[in-house]
Amino acid sequence: MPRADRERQMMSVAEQVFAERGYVAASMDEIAERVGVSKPMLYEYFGSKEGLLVACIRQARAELLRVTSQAAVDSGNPEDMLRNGLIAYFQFIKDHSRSWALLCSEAAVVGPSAAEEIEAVRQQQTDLISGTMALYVPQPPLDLTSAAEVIVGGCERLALWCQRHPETSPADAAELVMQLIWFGMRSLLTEQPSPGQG
Amino acid sequence: MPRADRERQMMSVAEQVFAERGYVAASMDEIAERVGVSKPMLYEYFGSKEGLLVACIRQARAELLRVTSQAAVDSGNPEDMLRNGLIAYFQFIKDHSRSWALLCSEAAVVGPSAAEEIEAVRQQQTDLISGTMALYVPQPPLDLTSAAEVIVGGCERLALWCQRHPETSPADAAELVMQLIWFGMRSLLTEQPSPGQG
DNA sequence: GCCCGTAGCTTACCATCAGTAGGTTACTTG
DNA sequence: CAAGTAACCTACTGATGGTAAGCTACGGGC
Repeated sequence: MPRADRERQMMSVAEQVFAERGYVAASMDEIAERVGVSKPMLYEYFGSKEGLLVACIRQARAELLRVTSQAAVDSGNPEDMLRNGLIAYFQFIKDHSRSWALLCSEAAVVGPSAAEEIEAVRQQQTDLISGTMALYVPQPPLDLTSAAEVIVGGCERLALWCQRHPETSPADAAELVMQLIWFGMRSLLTEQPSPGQG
Repeated sequence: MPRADRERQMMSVAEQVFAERGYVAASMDEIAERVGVSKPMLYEYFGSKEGLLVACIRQARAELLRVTSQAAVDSGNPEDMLRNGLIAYFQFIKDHSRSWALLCSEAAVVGPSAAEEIEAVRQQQTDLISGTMALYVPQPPLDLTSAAEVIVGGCERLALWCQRHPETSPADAAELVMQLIWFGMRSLLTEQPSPGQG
């Protein structure tokens, strides 16, 4: 089997085993066995266990960027950009739920390069959000980078929460985030679910 | 040395080693050596490597609950409760920065019980926030539990961001979160940094 | 036909580290 | 002093990440 095909197959199996057992409990021997190949092949192609994880994350990252930025580009105003981007994000995680949670929450433990890779996922989303917002807020009264950081972190948690509450759709999750960070919590207290005076 | 003292000493050293090396790279042999004791003692008192990590997290969790709930109790209205609670939270993480980031981001990888423990930290903060808000919003138009989840996740990320930007004080971080989730991003677009008409 | 380089792959091994069995020291209690 | 127990140790096992060395098959040049 040619290298490229074998690599794809290995990453597919690895993603599955990592999701099933968790990174620490997953063994390279088991991954190799399920692929139907010997362990040194994994090391030949990915260097290390961490390298294999990094490859899995990187693939997911490219896909995530693709769907979210496409959703933003297809929208006309900043509010819709944020909303549609959020929907695409929650949809992506729903589609990859079996592996995303593990990949996301476990990468930090592994080592520098995997931690960097998962940070890159967040950085990618942070840049996308703050970059888009910057187009519409020339002189922001607060740092859009750190604001985007809060949004990304909040969405990450909410996505995990949604997995425990499957009745919540990606659109529901996106609306909740919009309500919170777009309109603000103050509107709840002033009994104005949909305030009209800013 | 009596057991209770030795346990405290072990947890202190473990927190340090986990923070330095990361959970996976930290070895029980090294922790034992730094404590000046043999490895079986660690297992006698904590059962497993994961058990040792869980003990560290649990201790930090109790302390976090103490400082944040105290800050909320000392405040008069929901806005100040949220703000002062946030300040206490960011201050706590700043004080424990060397270990908090690692403890927090690595627990999930370890296994069920450590993951549960770190989830309990978030649950604790989520309950504190949603419980407090519920007192002031009898019939919320959105689920306060999931809203609190977003806030907790956002703060977690922002806390890590603040570690890379030490010029940001706990009060600054708290204000940023307040601006975002209390007043909403829409106010940025309408050029009203400090809106007064709700 | 034959040599040779290389890609894909294997067996058999090493080192490290979580976890354990069993024993020793020393202090307390009767 | 005997007995029990808490604190502690040495020395081991098993699993697993990672590696060394070599095997097989294929393709191109002579």
